[in-house]
Amino acid sequence: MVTISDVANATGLSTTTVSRVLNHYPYVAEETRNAVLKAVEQLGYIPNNAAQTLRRQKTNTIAVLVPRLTNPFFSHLIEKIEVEAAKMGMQILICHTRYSKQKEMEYLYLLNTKQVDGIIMTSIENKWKDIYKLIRNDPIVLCNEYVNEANVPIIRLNQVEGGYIGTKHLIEKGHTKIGYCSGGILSGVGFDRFQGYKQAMEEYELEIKQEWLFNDTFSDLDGRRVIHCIASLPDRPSAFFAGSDEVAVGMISEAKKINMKVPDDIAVIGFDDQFIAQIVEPALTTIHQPIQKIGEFTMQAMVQLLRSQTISNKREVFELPLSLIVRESS
Amino acid sequence: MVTISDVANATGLSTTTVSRVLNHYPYVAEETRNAVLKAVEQLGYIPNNAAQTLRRQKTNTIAVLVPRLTNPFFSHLIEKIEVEAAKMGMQILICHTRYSKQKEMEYLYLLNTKQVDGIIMTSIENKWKDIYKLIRNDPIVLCNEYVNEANVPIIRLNQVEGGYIGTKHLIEKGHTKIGYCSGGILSGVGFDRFQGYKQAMEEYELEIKQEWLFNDTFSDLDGRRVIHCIASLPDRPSAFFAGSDEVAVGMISEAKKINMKVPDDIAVIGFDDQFIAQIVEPALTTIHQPIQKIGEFTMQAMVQLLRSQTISNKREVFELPLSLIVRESS
DNA sequence: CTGAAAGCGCTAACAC
DNA sequence: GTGTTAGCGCTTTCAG
Repeated sequence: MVTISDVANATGLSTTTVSRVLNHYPYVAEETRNAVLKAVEQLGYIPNNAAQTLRRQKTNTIAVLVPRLTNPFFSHLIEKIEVEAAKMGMQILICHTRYSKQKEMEYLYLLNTKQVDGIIMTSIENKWKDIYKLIRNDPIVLCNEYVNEANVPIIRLNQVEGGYIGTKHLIEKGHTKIGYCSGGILSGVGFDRFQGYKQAMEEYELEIKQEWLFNDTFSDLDGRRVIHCIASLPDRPSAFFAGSDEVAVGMISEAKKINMKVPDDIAVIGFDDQFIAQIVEPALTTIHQPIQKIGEFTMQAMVQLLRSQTISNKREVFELPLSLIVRESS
Repeated sequence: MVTISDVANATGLSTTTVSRVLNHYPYVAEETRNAVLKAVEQLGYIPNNAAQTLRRQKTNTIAVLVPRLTNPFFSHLIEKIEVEAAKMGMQILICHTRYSKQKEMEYLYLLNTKQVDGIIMTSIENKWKDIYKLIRNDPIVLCNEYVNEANVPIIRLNQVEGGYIGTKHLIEKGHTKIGYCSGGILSGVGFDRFQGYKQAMEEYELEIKQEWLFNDTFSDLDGRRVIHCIASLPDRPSAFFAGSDEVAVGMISEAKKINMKVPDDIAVIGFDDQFIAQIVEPALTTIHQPIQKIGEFTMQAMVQLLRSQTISNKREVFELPLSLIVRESS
């Protein structure tokens, strides 16, 4: 391995000077600089990252905790965050938690082992109290998912509004019996969306029947299950707000199988505006989330946190708007 | 920051002994061990990764170069590789090349800056000659994409067979005019699939018309474009083999818009067996790729490479079979 | 079974 | 403008 002292020896200079050239220090003689650069080139010298990190006490990489890489929402989000990070000369370390409390905790440890300078959490599995113990005043920003107790920058979407505009749209289409399903009930995102749904229903004084509500729906399979439940109900909802496009698409697909017409027998609306929303038939009405913007804001917040060495006991919330995409399923 | 010497001081032992306990050295007195562990716990000591890496000259992380996170094939592949790596106590660093030659080169540098112990490439943008210059005899394994000159372990799918069985299926359905499209022509994967297509066509002595062939098709938009081209042809193909499910789905969606019936007017077959293949209507006949197996084999090959410190100038090819999933679009 | 000492490769005071 | 020196936190001979 070629080290900085090899370069120093080759040029007859000190390692300090070599280091200065490499780090673009202002006051180095043009001649010296060229000599160093030439030697670096010739010897094929490349700085050792571990040594730099140990010395500088910073890694220039930030961890992004993400529950599921195969979920399009997250893969698009990560893609954007990565692009933004690259612009700032930073690397991202993708930490795949697979919705596991333990994995999440393990990854939060990266901050302690000085493997990353900061952490972006796109989902939260553990109690904030426990998370906070690990991260203390370290740079952390919450993106998408959030908790109210967290005193850190939070970039989130107005999920209440999302639930509200989707439901209101169905109501305006003439529906009065509207079902709803979401992923985990513990998720702040899921909770907020439900609040939006409730808000719209109450505003129009519509009844929310317990049997029209479903939980723990994540995949198309869950959507299929929900459709069967609905079909067997004496008093069926005429419209349904699904917690994600995958679930909605599963519902549509299964509805057709059992001869329920969409949107005539049951109108369906999803959440996310994924690729499949345009492909399924009828095309899915859904709530669009400005993923690019979230990614951008998140990295901005992180960079700011990293710059200001002060304690980050500051709660800052950036809330971005959602929009309704009307297609054929409603 | 709590360091190893803090623990040493607290226990009245040397840093050496503390290090031994932490690294599960055999000969440490039970009493000593407990004392260390207790101090570690009390002080909240956590080893500094950069220091360990610098000293040990290994990182325990391997880089996975991937062109596009949002492509389901790759996100599923990465997910599996990550799981396998975790089993071996290794981390993976996801390197998003975005199909950029330059980005790829930058990431290959990670090996030189000792930020990773090995590299898995799932796509190849640069000439192998140039890549080889950077990586020399370092641990590298090719996964999915490959080049013939590479003297490294290669885990790949039998793409020739994939092209062949898909085409043969269409022929057996009675089609004689069969079109074909693929992504980049430079890709070994794309090239092989085309060979399989050609092989089947030749075997049945069917004509391959140049106007039925398309290139650089990646997204559903490309599929839509292709359908319009086909529709305007005096001599139309009656079946089409698309290079990916996305493209196939775009074709189906657009075909319906211009009143071409699938599969009657045009049969379509895709490649990948993604989620959308089951959702689109008619459901898409496609080639299934055993992604889990590829991920597993790839990590196995990498671990073996890492273990055997010898030079890896050995070309080893593992080829996995593909299978045809017949649905309604053919 | 334990400790002293060296050093992994780099950067940053501090001096000149 | 450049060099000397110390040290980031850890592991590993080597000696006892």
